[in-house]
Amino acid sequence: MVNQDDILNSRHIKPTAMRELVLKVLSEQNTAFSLADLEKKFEKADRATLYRTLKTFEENKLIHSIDDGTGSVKYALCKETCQCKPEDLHVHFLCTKCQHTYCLNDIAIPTISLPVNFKLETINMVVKGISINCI
Amino acid sequence: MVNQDDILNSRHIKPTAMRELVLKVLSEQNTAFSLADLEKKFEKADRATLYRTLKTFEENKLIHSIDDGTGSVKYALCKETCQCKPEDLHVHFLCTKCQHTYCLNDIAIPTISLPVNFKLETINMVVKGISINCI
DNA sequence: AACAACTTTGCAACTCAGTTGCATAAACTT
DNA sequence: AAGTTTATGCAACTGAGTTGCAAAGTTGTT
Ligand SMILES: [Mn+2]
Ligand SMILES: [Mn+2]
Ligand SMILES: [Zn+2]
Ligand SMILES: [Zn+2]
Repeated sequence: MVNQDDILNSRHIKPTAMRELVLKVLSEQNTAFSLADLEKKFEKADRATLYRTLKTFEENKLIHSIDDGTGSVKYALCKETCQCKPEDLHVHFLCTKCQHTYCLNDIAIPTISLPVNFKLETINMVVKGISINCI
Repeated sequence: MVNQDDILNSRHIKPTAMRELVLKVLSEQNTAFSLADLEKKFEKADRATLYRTLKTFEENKLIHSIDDGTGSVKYALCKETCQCKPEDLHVHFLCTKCQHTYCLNDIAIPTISLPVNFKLETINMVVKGISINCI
């Protein structure tokens, strides 16, 4: 079992106390986490620091961001091998009851054929509905 | 050729001057339009009025909103027969160069098979890339 | 150890999209 | 015309995200 510092180092992120704590919290979640969620979890920590921690993590592909349309961006840990390339993209699921967002890591985004005048770069696919926990 | 008032009436929206103007502008676009775009188009009109006009249009399914991840919601006219039901959903394309968003009305959102613990309601699918006009 | 150079953190202030309360104006109803 | 409902205009506010800047912490060098 890998420790937090090794994970941070492997992504070339200097392991500070703050970053270790944030990574720990993120790795305990099974749904994506927003900046506001983090703030609640760390009453004492500063919003800007948490914000920059998330940015650093994202830049170094330790986490990926998810725009689920709720108005607050959420973040989830990337798989160890993830490079946030098109082939790493997956579908996300937003529960409209509890607003939690799940990574459906095993569900690749289906390929679609675009009109010739559009050149595809990336796709964001968010499925909305109800999670069984919320029925 | 149908006139603006008939369109508004058919969606049970009282045709006011403001609404006629907004509908006219929206129907002239071939890409989706944001509130900010509308404001620029109508220097004189009030933001809140334009905002509420869009809300009214959306509630009555004259337009649909598109969350393309740019941070500002965009709107586009619905097809005459549209009821904004799942079968009316289509893929949207965001040009990452010019930030314009296109309705790909003919491209239905592919069905995906979810894990059993998730019940699908709706899907948002935004393809990002470059439109040929912007190369 | 002392120093400089660089990085991270904390605080405050700000932007920008979206939204609301409330008073006035306009449009219907009787 | 008088009363009722609906739409508009203005101002003020919210909440997410972002930035400038100074203080604190790290790292490397003498
Ligand atoms: Mn994910
Ligand atoms: Mn559309
Ligand atoms: Zn739920
Ligand atoms: Zn373009």
